[in-house]
Amino acid sequence: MKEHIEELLSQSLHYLLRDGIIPPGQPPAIQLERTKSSEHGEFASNVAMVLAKQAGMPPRELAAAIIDRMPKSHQVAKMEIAGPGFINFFLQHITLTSVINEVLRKGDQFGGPLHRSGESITLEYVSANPTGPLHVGHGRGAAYGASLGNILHLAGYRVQREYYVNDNGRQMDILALSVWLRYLELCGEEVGFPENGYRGEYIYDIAHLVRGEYGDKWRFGSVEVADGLPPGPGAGGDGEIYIDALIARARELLAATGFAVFFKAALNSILGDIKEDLADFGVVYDLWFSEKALEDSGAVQRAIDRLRANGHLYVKDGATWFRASALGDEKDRVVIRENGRTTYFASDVAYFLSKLERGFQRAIYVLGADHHGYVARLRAAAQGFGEDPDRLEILLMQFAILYRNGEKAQMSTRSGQFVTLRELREEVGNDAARFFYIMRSHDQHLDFDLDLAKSRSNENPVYYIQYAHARICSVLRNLAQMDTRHNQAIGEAAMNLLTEEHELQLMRSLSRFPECIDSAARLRSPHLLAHYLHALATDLHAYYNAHQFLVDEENLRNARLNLILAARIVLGSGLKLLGVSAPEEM
RNA sequence: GCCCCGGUAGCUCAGUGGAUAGAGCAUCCGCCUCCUAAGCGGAAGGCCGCAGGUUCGAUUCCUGCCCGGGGCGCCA
Repeated sequence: MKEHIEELLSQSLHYLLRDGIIPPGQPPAIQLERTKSSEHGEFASNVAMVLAKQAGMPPRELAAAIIDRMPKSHQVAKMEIAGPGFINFFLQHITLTSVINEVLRKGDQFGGPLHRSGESITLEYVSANPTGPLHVGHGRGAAYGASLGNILHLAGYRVQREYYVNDNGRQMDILALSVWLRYLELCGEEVGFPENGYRGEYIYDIAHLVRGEYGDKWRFGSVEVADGLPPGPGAGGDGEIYIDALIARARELLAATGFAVFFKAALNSILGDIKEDLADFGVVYDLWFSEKALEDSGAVQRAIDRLRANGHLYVKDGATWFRASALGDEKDRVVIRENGRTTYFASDVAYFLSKLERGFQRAIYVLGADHHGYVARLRAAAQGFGEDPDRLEILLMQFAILYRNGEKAQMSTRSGQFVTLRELREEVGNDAARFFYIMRSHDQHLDFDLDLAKSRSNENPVYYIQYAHARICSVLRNLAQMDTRHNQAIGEAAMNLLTEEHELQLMRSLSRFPECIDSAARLRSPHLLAHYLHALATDLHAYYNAHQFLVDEENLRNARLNLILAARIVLGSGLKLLGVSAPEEM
């Protein structure tokens, strides 16, 4: 509908140009927007005001000239010049009602592509290190990424959802070490546990599993383990050096095979837990991308070679550096350490390259706000590869703060005492969690009110929307109790009977859905959909209260049923996009 | 020191160049013999942080300042 009017405007401007009323040059992009109030019609354009200066005539006069040259359309009822020079478009009633048939015909495909872009996108979200269970911070990225993926898909993009599994590197070594130390503890050895190890309870669980399978096979005496180690932080030493020495000791005593046992037990257990957690949360992926596999495939080396070939690398102090500072980053970055190992950054860069090589036009990253340092260095890497850095898009999620009884329910990862995503889901339910997480713009701090999310009352926006859906289902159940059935064809033929203001309002809202999807996709803003659904539910509730749907008159009844059925479809598919259930009764 | 995000109703937030700045909660007043009152209708509530600039027009864009929140200082 919107495109149709844009086309009319564009035609008219073309004629104005031909008639010499506006000077040649490039015409401005046509701005057509929804009106805020129906007294201004459905759509309004500001072109007359924008072009008034160039045309050398007052905006209202130019508006008249534009309307004068507008091709006739059977969809537009009338046009008006209003205010300082707006052109308001009023639609024919039949144009308004046509959205109902369209929704009924398309079902959950309604809302689909406004513009056929077909851009292929790889969307990465969560990608938490498999060193522990997901916490509530990851939950926001999960809900956001999953919803955005759904919306992009409906909006006509080709989307692949990816999780980058950091199954390589020092943090994983520390994890494996932590499991082994807990295992020794279970065997009865008294070994100290480093402060910077992973201290969560789940480490014991994994240690139990290993012991169940191998018994005391990997047991070593505490003296043997601690012999000759540098001083720990308790003895005035450096914690990092100490834990690295412990890892080296573990590798030495366990040998590659033994170390791998603990490493794999930890990885499988934790990654399995993460996958299950996300799946239960309705968060899905097309690809779990292993960093280890990336390195084993030689992709990291290839990425480094490419940067070298493009002249962006140099060697200093035995390490190989990427000259990121020349490409907009604040400083240069190490890609190969002095010890010959490649850095996390090198892997990240290789992973980005892999996304491009796999044919994606754009790579979207959903990261926590604490990763904002990544933006400049990854963009630098993109340029280092000779690629357009705009193909890389990093969306930073601001933090979510939980509130309980009006006070911060704070979490601290350090102590191992944190609120996990699973705990949150169990407390407030998946529906409320998904909705509350995406209710706010991603670049906005989120105050997550646990009490509100849990409340089964009108204060809870999730129930408000779900209730609208359930009410429609309830009407249909009542209809089933009656002698009559819904007849869609009769309803379609009687669309002219839907003249109540509440009905017009509901139709207007339904026809906005594709525009909402389009904006939410382009602006990467699922929260727009949440707000839209709330507004749609408001229209439905108001209509419900003002009018009876199951009236005796057959034509009107079926027309109204068509309308609320269309509303049910949009409410249902909108909720589904957000990962929220659409119950039939509440 | 540098970087990111924000400042809009009492509270939590929408609103990325337009007309009278919106919603939820909280407050006040009404509405169930009627398809679910988890609902609806109404009232009240605002120097859109401050100061400049761009524009026919600025809450929106630019600059500076003030006030919050977070991050970084060769570790990802």
